Amino acid sequence: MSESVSSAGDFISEIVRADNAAGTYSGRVQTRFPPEPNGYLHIGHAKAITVDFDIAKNFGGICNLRFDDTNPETEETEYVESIIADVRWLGFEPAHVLYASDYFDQLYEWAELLITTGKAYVDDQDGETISAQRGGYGKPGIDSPYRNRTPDENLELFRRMKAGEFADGTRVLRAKIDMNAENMQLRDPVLYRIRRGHHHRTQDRWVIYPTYDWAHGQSDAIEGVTHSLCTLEFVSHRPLYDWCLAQLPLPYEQPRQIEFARLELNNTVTSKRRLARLVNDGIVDGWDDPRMPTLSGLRRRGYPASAIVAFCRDMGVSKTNSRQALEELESYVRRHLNKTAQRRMAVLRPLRLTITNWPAGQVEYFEVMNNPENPGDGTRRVAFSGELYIERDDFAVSAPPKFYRLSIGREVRLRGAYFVTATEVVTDGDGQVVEVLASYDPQTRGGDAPDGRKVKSTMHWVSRPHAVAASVALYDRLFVTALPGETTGEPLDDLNPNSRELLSGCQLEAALTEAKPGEAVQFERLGYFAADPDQPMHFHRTVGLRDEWAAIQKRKG
RNA sequence: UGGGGUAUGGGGUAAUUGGCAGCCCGCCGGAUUCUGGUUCCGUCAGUCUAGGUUCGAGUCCUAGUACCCCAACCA
Repeated sequence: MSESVSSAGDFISEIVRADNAAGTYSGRVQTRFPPEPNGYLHIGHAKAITVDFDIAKNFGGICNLRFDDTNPETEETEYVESIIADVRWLGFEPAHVLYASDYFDQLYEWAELLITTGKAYVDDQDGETISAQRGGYGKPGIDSPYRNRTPDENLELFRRMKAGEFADGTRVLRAKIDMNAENMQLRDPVLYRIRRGHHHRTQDRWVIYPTYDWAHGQSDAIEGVTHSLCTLEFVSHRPLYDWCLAQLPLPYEQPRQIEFARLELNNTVTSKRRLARLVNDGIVDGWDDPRMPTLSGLRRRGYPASAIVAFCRDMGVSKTNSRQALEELESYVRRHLNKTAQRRMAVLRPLRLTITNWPAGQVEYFEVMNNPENPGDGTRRVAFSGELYIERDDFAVSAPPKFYRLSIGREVRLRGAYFVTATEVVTDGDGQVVEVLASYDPQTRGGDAPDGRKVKSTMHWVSRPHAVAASVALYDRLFVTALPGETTGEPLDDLNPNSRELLSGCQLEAALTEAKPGEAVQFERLGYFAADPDQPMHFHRTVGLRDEWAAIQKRKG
């Protein structure tokens, strides 16, 4: 189910509209989503993907998926595959799947052209020296001693670089722009470096690789991108983006780079470097661990793609650095799941409830709705007996104020079944309640009293002889927030590696065995849970339900 | 330290380009409810600061302030 695309009142749409009106690009609109395949996509990427694809779609254009795979050291085929799968899972179909590495020949040729026209030179200095010569903010840089080599000399050196005659890191190709530029990006940026890593696509064919700045804009130009959308940190690269393209004979009109703010969530790590560390250090089970803010983690946790995309769309596009509350995302997830998730009953922390006036051994079956929000989902049969489990939290010997659930002497409804009244408790040696004894009113079969009397609470339950055992993982509402021992100088929350609570005593309605992996069901009154793809009868909590009672308790402190 | 970007309720985002500051989330209150869910209704609350132009300023001008980005052979 795909929502209507964004209202297109954002500033990017304005620019595109203006371009169309002015006849730029002949009214053509083409965008691209350009990830580096060095990790899995996370929730932050969903925003970029949505913006890239929506802008193209809104203007009748196309959007490609292009891998910016110009750094052999960090990139892997596994990441390429996961990224393609994740983009599709979100519901977007790239017009083409492309690779910057397919343009290596063209990029090289253009680099030679740049050398020929005297706009680039080979520098023999190491990285530290080059960096030091770049100067500082407010301080001019100094020219490299190799800056004025002749084009012929540069060309020969560059060809020898390509031929593998020099060791890694010993020489680079630099653009010859302006060592005094106020914009540091323009102080003769590096265009090519020698790097003997094994590339996931070009194998060992190349020993020199273009940098982002020499690859990105050119790839856009080669593909015919019109509007190159990227995040704010590239603002200072735009003059360089434009400079590079201005030196070259382009097959299409020069693309325009437009920057917008990335999506960030409170208390959520979205740095690939740190996510990779969580995986590599074994702190999580993998990139798709349900605690991860990766798209595959969210999918496994039962987040519907449509909710994520709707969230990104409603978030809007702006240039304001912002951090959205996680609750907002969860709210979208609940909204979508409420309409689609089938209801089941489950008891997370079981407490025995025994009906003392129930005919011994009798079993009754009730037809209950699968989803009151969608009657089309039909009904299911649920077994009821005199031996039940209820939620531990749903019982208090004597009810505190505002507690509407079961307590001694109080009558409540067991959902879809009968009214019951708690009469006494059985305790263990420590005085802990281990069982509640209750009586039921046979007149209330089906859940309504003929005399019209009301109860304040309807509770979920499972029949002990019919229940199926399962385990569930509950999570803090937070994803992983930081790495243990992280010392980046920034203030970070402590990582809570135990940010999930495993419950293995969970009892489920038998029908739950049919739950499909990754598809969330609602455990009534508890939240949405998704079945684990690998472990049978193991569930992950997607999000909880709004819980008034928990809020009341919290308010009391 | 130089350059660039951005400032609208508690969070996010609009405002026909100078014309009633709207929407979503949250909070609070109420109604409905066989989920303390959902749904419905209502309340609270905002234009970074100080001046200026104007009948009228979130929008224009001046001067400040705060936050973010840039000195990788990462992207």
